Amino acid sequence: MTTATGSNRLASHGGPGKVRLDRDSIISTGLELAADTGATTISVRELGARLGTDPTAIYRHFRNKEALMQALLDELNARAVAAVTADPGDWRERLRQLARATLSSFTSYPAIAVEATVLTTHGPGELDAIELMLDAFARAGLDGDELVRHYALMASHVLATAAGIARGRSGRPSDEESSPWFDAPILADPRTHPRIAELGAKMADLEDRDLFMLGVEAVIQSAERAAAAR
Amino acid sequence: MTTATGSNRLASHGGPGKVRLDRDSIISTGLELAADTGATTISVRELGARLGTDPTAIYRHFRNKEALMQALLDELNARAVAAVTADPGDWRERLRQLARATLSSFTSYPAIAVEATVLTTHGPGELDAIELMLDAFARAGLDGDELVRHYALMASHVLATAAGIARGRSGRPSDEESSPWFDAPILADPRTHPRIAELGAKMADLEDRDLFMLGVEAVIQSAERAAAAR
DNA sequence: CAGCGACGTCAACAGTGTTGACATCGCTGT
DNA sequence: ACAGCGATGTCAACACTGTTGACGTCGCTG
Repeated sequence: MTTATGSNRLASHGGPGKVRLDRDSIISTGLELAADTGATTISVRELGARLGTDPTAIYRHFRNKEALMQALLDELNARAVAAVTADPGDWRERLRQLARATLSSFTSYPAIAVEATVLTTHGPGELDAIELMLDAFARAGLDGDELVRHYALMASHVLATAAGIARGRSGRPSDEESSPWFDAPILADPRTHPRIAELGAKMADLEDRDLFMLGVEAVIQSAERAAAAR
Repeated sequence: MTTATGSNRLASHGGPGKVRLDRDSIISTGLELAADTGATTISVRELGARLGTDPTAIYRHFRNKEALMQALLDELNARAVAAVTADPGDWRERLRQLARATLSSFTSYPAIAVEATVLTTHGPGELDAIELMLDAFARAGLDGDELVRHYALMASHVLATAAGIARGRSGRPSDEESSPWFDAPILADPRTHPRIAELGAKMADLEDRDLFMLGVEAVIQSAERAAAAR
């Protein structure tokens, strides 16, 4: 929930006055910082400066930086779930929307996305995202182990790949829709690496976003086939 | 501790004297350090201590730490490729072997695996791995864009997922064959999250290694179907 | 109004990667 | 063989990082 930081008295920036913090204002300012800098990491000191307080004040509200990053990541999860608008019956489109929204969030907030390699945020946003995916595969006609496996495959791919894309793009402007999968054209000696020599040009044309969605489609199709085979 | 002034140029084995470094000895000691500590990061100072030299001596052989980690990661790639023994015609088994070897390397050297989110090491090991995968999908009957897409999907999944698994397991002993996908049993209110409440137990049974290989099989099957559809 | 807990502030610690000055080693050309 | 010179190890230092403990102040509660 991004309830605009309304709980701070002393709205006018009148010199080094003490500012009252709470978890929500730290989270929203943290998101802001991650989006503006576009860097792959944010520091506690940077965040403190932007909050207008001593950096260590953050430790009154979060046990350590890891807990803070988990809260930020969970907020991103919650927003991605909220961006899913398709009818619950259209399970394919719901999964696509969730994936797209996650990738969009992650590329907008690279410093938070890189934390996603640790899967569990133990927050409500993650819980909602899991529920959405489980429900989608259940409506696809799966259940039991097959259902859980497909969910895990989808979650793993979306989080890990989106995090990788976000990190790779950390430097560039975020308005780009997609980026090349390889940062540089790849070329090799045709003698030792004939396939690369032949296909290197095509590989340079690959766009990370297309590849990401291709993986999503692969899991969806796998679910369709598993459901049909019963 | 070597004293500042000279006279300690003992050539005897490994004693605390000036040691002559080269890229290969740094790499092999770096691998050793990453495997022994089992931590998610290794520091330049730690590596220097284990080499018996001043930590900054490493910078005479690598531009910065990123270049060093790239070299270490490329060595892991090379070893994974070397572990593939199946007949070139059996493209499915070759891909499985490469995936298994990569996961094994990554879990043995967590500190190096976490660097794999940046795909390109620009080294010979990576080149060999790419060539192997391209060749496998070509033998599956694919070519052109379809071939490149399947290669990219496989590479993306193997690297990103294996890196995630390695990070998640960083603390525990490395002799375990597999670990649970979730670090803690997941439970939720059946009112708001009925699917999770129903399937949470099954999710706890998921093993990361099985999930990893499941993704590999999904890409293989996708390639089979694409090849058959022509 | 007293008390007491929550909270912001400050200084400090133990780390990290990296750089520049310095000295020494070992190979080169003459 | 010797002067030279580049490659390389050493050391001190810088700019960062996350985190902790002591201190004082604010604001709510009894």
